[in-house]
Amino acid sequence: MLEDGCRRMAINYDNFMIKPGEKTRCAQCPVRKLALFKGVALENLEWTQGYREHQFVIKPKRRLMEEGLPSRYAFTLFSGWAALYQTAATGERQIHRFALPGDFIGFRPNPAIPIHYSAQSLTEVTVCAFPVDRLDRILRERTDLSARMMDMNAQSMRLCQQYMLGIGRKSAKERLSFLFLELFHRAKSLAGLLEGTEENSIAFPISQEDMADAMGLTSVHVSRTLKELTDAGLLTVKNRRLTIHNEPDLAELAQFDKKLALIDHPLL
Amino acid sequence: MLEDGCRRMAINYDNFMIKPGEKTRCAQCPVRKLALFKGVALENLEWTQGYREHQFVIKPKRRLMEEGLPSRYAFTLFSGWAALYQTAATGERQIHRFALPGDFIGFRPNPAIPIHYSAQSLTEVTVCAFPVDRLDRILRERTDLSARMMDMNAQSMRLCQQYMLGIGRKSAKERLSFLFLELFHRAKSLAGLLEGTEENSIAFPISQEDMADAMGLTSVHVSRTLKELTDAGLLTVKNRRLTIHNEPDLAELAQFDKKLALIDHPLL
DNA sequence: CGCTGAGTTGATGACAATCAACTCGGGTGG
DNA sequence: CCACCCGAGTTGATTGTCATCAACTCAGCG
Repeated sequence: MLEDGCRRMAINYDNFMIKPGEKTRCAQCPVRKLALFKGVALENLEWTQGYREHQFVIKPKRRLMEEGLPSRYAFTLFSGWAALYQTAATGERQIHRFALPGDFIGFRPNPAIPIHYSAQSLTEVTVCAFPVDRLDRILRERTDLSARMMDMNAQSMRLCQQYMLGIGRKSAKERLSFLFLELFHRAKSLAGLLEGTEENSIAFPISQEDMADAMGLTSVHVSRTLKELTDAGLLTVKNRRLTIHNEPDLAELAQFDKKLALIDHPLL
Repeated sequence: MLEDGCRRMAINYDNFMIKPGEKTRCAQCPVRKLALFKGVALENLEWTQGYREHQFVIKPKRRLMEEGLPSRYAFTLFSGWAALYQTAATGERQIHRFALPGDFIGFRPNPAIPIHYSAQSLTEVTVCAFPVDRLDRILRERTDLSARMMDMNAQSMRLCQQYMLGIGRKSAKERLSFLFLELFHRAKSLAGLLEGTEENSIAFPISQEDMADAMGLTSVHVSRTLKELTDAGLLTVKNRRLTIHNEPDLAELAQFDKKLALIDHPLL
């Protein structure tokens, strides 16, 4: 299942670029209120900061982690877009999730078990790296963090299941509409954290091939379907920018419920 | 998205049948070591037992919970098989997961948010019901339980993603092979807890329509594909029983890795 | 004995995959 | 500065996998 001709080298994090200049301070971090440390009291943030080991800056289209290989770190995405995916025997990708700032990448309760998916940067990306072999202990000590982690898990579980429903049971048009709305609203909910976000359009660094890999289609078919959606006046994707022209119709087509999509569980 | 002609009545748990005779005792429960309370020390089991509110016995093809509706309980499946699924606008189902004894059904960190999937019994089923509005507090108090819950989440996340890879990127034959091997090994790992488990065959109460709904196919196509797999001498499904005849070839076809499938994270 | 639900089989058709040629725009290097 | 290249996307022609529709079998059951 794992031998596929390509050399499978462990990711060497030493090659990653350390963020130049001073590390950002957790206490002032705009991402924090979305991320794992949401709800961590200010007086505890020095502690958080000590636990964070590095901030890396990663160029577009680089792998952050690779399925089947051990990985020393889990990451909070600080800026940029990434894709999490798995590879079939034929080499085809299935993208599980697009990660946006605040998302946690590579968490697993047992660090000894290799991770089963890969992660790739789509844009230039900055991540905060946490050594995974200490995560479990920290989650045991800090019930607020483990509750927060469970919230985030529940979120991505719901999203994963919604992707499944789409891939298994919906047409190409419905799937793509859903994808666009999902990413549109997630991006908009990040407000100032993603540059280029406007009233009805967002920066959108996703290629048609990525869309295809996320929705179980081919890039050729995405191209055609996208044309249909565009011709219907629902949206445009141009110059790495997604614009929604007719959200109500798009939402109906996609069977997308904004209210459910944007739940971010409050800390309990 | 929710109005679909069928009347959406909240599940009335008062109609459920209380397990006749004495409730099983958690301390002696054979399921416990697989379930949420795995690793809970014996001296704490009285406490566990007090938290469990009911044991219900449910006939085949009844709903345990329904998407979009509030639900007072989360369940540990004590015996039998169940299916967790979501419904598209057209009424088509996508099954996310088949639940086996020990599986936890209906957990969500925030009980106020309605659950987004439905659950249906496939066989007669016995469940232990835990009031969901107390779960969050308990998970905060007991870090061993929240760690265990995260393990179980990670498991079902992995499985969900593997289903996604199959539905999005694999042929009908590959998908079904995967499904059979996955269920076969999960059932076998439950050893004595599922009756009718033998060396290379298990009781298999899943209809072809269920298989179709899990793998993004139609029941007609499942029938044909199943015939191909049978004719190839790989397996047989007959009289609600699955028999694996040629596991190596089946595993290669399915791209199924037994080692990865059976990881149950040890308590950390 | 007929009813019912699950499964089978055949005929047909649709949606998406595949193969291939081509455009377009943005680098890069001569 | 221009030629060239490259990756991304577009478009057309064709194929194929799976869906759909429909008729039928078969076992279980009241």
